[in-house]
Amino acid sequence: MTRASARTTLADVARAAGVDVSTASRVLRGEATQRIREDTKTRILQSAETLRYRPNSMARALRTSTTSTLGIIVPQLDNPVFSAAIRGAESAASAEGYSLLISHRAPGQTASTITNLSQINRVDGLLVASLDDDEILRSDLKAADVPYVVLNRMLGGAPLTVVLDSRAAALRATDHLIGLGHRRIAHLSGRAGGFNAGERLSGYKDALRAAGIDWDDRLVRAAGYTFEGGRSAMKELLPSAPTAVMAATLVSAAGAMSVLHDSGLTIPDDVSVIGLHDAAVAEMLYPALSTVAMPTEEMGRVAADLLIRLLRGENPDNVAALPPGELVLRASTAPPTV
Amino acid sequence: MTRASARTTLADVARAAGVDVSTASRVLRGEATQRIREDTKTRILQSAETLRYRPNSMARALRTSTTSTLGIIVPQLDNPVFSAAIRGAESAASAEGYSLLISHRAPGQTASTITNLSQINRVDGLLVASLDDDEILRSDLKAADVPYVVLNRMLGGAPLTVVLDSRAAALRATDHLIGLGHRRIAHLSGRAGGFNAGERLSGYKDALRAAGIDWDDRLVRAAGYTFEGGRSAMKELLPSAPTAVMAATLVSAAGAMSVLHDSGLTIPDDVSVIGLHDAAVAEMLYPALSTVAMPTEEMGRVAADLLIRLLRGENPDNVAALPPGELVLRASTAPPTV
DNA sequence: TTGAAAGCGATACCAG
DNA sequence: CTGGTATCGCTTTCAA
Repeated sequence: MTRASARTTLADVARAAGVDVSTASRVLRGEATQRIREDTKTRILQSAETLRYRPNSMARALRTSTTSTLGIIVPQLDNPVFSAAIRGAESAASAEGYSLLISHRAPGQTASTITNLSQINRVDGLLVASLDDDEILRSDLKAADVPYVVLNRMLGGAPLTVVLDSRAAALRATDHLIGLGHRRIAHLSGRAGGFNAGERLSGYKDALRAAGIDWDDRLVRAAGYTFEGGRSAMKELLPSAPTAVMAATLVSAAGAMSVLHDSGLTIPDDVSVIGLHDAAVAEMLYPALSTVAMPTEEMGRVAADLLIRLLRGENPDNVAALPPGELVLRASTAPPTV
Repeated sequence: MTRASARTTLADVARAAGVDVSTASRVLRGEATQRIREDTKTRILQSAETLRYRPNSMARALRTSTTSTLGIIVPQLDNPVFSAAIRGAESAASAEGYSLLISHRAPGQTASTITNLSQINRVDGLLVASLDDDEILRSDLKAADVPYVVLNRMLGGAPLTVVLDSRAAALRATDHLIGLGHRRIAHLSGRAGGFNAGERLSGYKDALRAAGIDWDDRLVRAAGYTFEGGRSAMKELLPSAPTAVMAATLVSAAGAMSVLHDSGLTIPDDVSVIGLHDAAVAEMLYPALSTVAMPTEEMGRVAADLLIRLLRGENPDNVAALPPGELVLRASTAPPTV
């Protein structure tokens, strides 16, 4: 009960060209070290062409225990940060002859996903973005025993990591608000305890300190990475009457804006709002959201490059945090109306 | 130069249990047809357990020419429609012991993606969502020679297809507007010539006709699936002074709302807006967008199920278009102010 | 109930 | 420069 249509094999090509499979294998793989007579080479190439030969990747993988594919695991797909990272990783991978397998997994399921990708689908290495706790992620990764690069967060013990400079981004966003004349600037921070959340909070503090603005902890609330989180954080912030809000993410910024609208406040006249990361949704909000762009696609590219060099046996150095992109001014920020 | 740490193989397990590999293979795979003595069975299971044996999927695939993995190709990742479909497909696949490989590709590149997935990564079958032209997609699919199910659009010649009932959804959305008292209802349609665009336009017409409202072609504009498309279509619509807009997608609805805001019109007092598909972004818009929910996750689930049954040699019937979900009322729709 | 052996389709080492 | 041939790890007849 064979379903598969008989595909052309290397043996077919060899037979057609009147050579041994080993010879055919050499030329078809472009073996650099061995020389082969020009005419037999063309003969083989020709037969391969006409027979539409496609190497069986399973056989090759079994023999070489290598698949030329990378896996990327992200916590969610419908998030511009990760989809951009995927784009970047994909382009870097394919430029080096690797293909990329995408997988997404809810928090806590990272372990099984890693196992799946590395054992069932056989990737040579993994790009991992996860929101899980350090401890958990670390042990999951160790158990999988596959080369990997961690994305978008630091992880103690992980040899290779690519992160964005969230601190600099937060500083830049806050600076913009300060430059506009704001002094009561609220901050919607990310997941409490998260790496990026901490960095962004630091950037926010840096900016305040440099401007000589006193720290007021009633102006900072954890909003997580959800619309609802942004909403409830903003509600708590309202009594402190900020004139501007620096949100750690686009989604939490959206939540904040929704609360502001509900309370009859006008953006940016009554309250300015700025978010970190730039993506299509920033333009869809009302008013269009000012942001600090982040090189998320670049992050994916760099991570994939690192991983590939690792797989090639090189010993790549860890890269510095990627600096933020431009300040994208839209309609949501303006000087405070005194 | 072996990099791979020597993994436990079936031979190791067999040796440890004092049996032949063939016997070990039988029990480990739960072979139903052959009987095996209870104690040798447990002995083998035990050794596998302690040696932490994991079958080499490449070897198995090479031998059986089957991978137990499905591939899904979507045109974009950061689109709630497709990420929901992926979620659905993944859950259906894993429930049947299949894993899912995700791939995304820009228009026009579907061919190479199909090739990659089916030849390099060896999926048993493909779930394909594409925005490409019928003709192109058809030939790409034929060339790949792999079982497939088409997602989210009809395709002449494709044996199996799963679509949403866009026509019914558009009807429901338009009906809502009509029920509110609107008579000058504009429609932002999708990609001209696209399957879903046509369906939605029909649904819109159905609703008008049923309500005895005359068709006015100045009230319909193609907006595609982008924010900018929504904007320019809405700009052209403005002179016709609609009191309500039914947008084919969330993004085009957002574009329309942005133009409405720019023109100093109030939503929903001056113009009501409703969109098809419900997703998180609907809530982030201002005012929050009323929508008709669509069973996109279900679409993925159904498609994966169909594909798996196809792979098992069954001859599944094509399913009917999936009916729309609920009308989700938010703040963007209201009776016209006369 | 179990074992022996023949491949699946490629790669790579060793001869010639 | 080219041909043999032994694997890679597993599944699957065919015998015993």
